[in-house]
Amino acid sequence: MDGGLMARKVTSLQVAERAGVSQSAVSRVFTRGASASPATVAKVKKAAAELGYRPNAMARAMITGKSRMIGLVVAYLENQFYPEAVERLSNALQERGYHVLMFMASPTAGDDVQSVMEEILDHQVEGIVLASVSMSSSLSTRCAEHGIPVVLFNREQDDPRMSAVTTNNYGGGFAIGTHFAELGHSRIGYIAGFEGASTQRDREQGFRDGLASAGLDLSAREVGNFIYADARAAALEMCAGTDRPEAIFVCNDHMAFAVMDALRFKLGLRVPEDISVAGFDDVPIAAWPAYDLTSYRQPINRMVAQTVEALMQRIEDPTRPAHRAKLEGALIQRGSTAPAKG
Amino acid sequence: MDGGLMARKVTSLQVAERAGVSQSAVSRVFTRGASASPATVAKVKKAAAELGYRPNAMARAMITGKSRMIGLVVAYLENQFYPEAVERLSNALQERGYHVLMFMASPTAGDDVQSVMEEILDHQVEGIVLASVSMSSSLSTRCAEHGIPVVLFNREQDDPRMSAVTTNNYGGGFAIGTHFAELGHSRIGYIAGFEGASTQRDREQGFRDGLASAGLDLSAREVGNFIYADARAAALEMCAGTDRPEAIFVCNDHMAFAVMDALRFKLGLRVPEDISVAGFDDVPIAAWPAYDLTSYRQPINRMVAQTVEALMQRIEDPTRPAHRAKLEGALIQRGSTAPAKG
DNA sequence: CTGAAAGCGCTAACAA
DNA sequence: TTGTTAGCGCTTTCAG
Repeated sequence: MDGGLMARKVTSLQVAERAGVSQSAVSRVFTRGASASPATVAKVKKAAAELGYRPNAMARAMITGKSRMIGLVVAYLENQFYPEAVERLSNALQERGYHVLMFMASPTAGDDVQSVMEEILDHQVEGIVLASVSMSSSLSTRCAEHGIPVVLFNREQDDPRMSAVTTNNYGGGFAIGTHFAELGHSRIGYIAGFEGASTQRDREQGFRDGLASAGLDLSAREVGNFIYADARAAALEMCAGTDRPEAIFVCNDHMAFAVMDALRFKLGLRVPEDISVAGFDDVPIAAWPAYDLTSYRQPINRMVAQTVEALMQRIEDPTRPAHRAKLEGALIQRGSTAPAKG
Repeated sequence: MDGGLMARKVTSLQVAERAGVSQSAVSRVFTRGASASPATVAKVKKAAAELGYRPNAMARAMITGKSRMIGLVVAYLENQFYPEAVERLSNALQERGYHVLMFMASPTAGDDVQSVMEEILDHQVEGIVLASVSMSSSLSTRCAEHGIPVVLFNREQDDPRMSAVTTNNYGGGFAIGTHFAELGHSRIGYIAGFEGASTQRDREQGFRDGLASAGLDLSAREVGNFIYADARAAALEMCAGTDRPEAIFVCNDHMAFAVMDALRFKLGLRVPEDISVAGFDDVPIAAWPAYDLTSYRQPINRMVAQTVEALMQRIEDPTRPAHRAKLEGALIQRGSTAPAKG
């Protein structure tokens, strides 16, 4: 029984007429927490099923002021970390009855984020997640005024009103630094991400401090901008000469793959025999035997859970202070790093 | 000047009062194609800027019946082909003034798609894109009744009312088949995707027919379900024994990487010297030197363009017939396939 | 428990 | 060109 009455748009009024009740009775039957007698519920549900009625989420949102939509701005989808995050975030939100309005942003163009955010706000989202994207402080002010909670995912900002969920990037960089020191390497290279990103800055500072704690220093540094091709060029620049490093920390896995590819297939070097490489994120590909990449794992499940939690709390109570979570990750040692040759 | 008047929700009425005009005058200024005198426009824009007013997209949508939202259901985000498609689709839609309401679906659970689609419809989207997901015919009937255009992306269905954009999967499989034949291989293996997927069926049939056209036949077949771990197991099952194939066609690149990893690092085989491997999709990773995978390229830009086109046409004119595009791809020969040893 | 009535913020006739 | 008016489909008082 599909009752295909070919009604273009079935409204609660039509259901009411068919069920012989008032329109508001229909509304009550479909509103959680409203009361109706079993008899009415039965009549209404029957009529609704016959007509194929479903409440119009937009009309409901207008009244209640709750759209049940969360805006998600994302960039760098070619880095496997983000599709994974988007998938889990979307699922977690769906479980809570929220839906995701998604926007792509180019990470380096701040202007872009501005306009995209305005459009999101126009759609009356109840909250916004910015993944791998920063925002101007004037924009964060506007969101605060609108009372719309914003959570930065895998990025930080100085503005303390801004909620942010990150891994301890400094700690992760530090761990890689001491790992290299323990392996006995002394000529060390670093390939940076996009310089404007807090993750890049924190990981580099942690790495430098980790090296320093063992009396070591960086001897080479290039910039890869979180882009495969840039990272490849950076690796060649760093390692094509005679005084190449013994170990390189690459600011994320996505670039580390480019570096390993360049070292192995362009320069004919072996990893880890000739040179050690470590990344950051621990995306699934890092575990594939072709790379078997040592990396610092971001606790993506906990990051997503914290993000959702931060959102829900501030939606319920907008006066709550910003939620700033800095989670611990874990060094995953694999075959791309090895002790210095005796 | 940010005019932070801390108004939680600025409405057109407030703008009207401040500008000394009627509420509908404000509406006209913000409605494309409505007329207002330069003087009114100036007054209204000024007041709006001071108040930080932006039209409520939902209220507008209720009146006009156009939400400017497209629902996107997607699965298999770990296969790089889909994040790439999502990114381009989202961008193309944004350019046309549409926004994307995104949902994750588990590809094997048809039930799941059903409920997710209902939720999407509740939000009054103007169209739906199903990427790597099929739907029951009863569901497609419902969408037809609602007058909501649905486009299948990278998947086909028998129902002719359903728009679908695909690559010529049969042709792609055929091309791989003849490629193997030309290389002189005779013991041939195939690793299938999820058996319920039209892409899997079409690629396999094309491949078999391609082989047949050269007098060849399949000598081994396993199922990888589009999942890395399953594909790995399939490869081991197929190649661990003594009578392994000389060449394997894997139904998509994502699984082909698993197969190459298993052959090289578990079985100690060389690709292509000991065994040739080809995939399908030509995702960016296929071009990375670690894999250098021969593949059949899907014309993703044209697929996205066709999808958007199909959507826009049927939104404008719902009576238009379904749009079924089957695009030609291209065989990309790389280093993972080589001639049979003399 | 139920129906009538009042809007949510906006656009689209319709007069003026 | 403008203001007035009538809703879009729904939830939510408020009487009954």
